[in-house]
Amino acid sequence: MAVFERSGDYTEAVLEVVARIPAGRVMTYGDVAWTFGRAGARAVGMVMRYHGSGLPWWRVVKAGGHPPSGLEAEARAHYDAEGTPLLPSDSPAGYRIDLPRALWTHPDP
DNA sequence: GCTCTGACTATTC
DNA sequence: CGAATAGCCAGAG
Repeated sequence: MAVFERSGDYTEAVLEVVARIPAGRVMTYGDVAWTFGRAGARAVGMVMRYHGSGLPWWRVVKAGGHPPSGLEAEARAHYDAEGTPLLPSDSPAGYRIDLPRALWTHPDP
């Protein structure tokens, strides 16, 4: 995927990895960052905030299976539409991602 | 080129 | 389980 030419290779890598996540699957920020050789979980989120426009940002969740801050409702709509496995939770959002089933890794098995 | 901020993570209380 | 603390990286001012 070389259509994501941006500020640097870091952003390009993030966009590419996120774009490769299949529908109904999710990746944690840490895993996305680790996939292209960096540990900047926060940096990944920052790229999403600036370049999230046009990207499946809802497929990228926090380590505990929780959706991004302030976007719990938005993300949930996408999960429901794509059939992403969710679980009931006591979390503020009222739900959490079923990581054991929804978690995805970049390399296609 | 330095400083502040942030869609994060892990540890500890 | 929830709140607080520290550590991490990259982008914007």
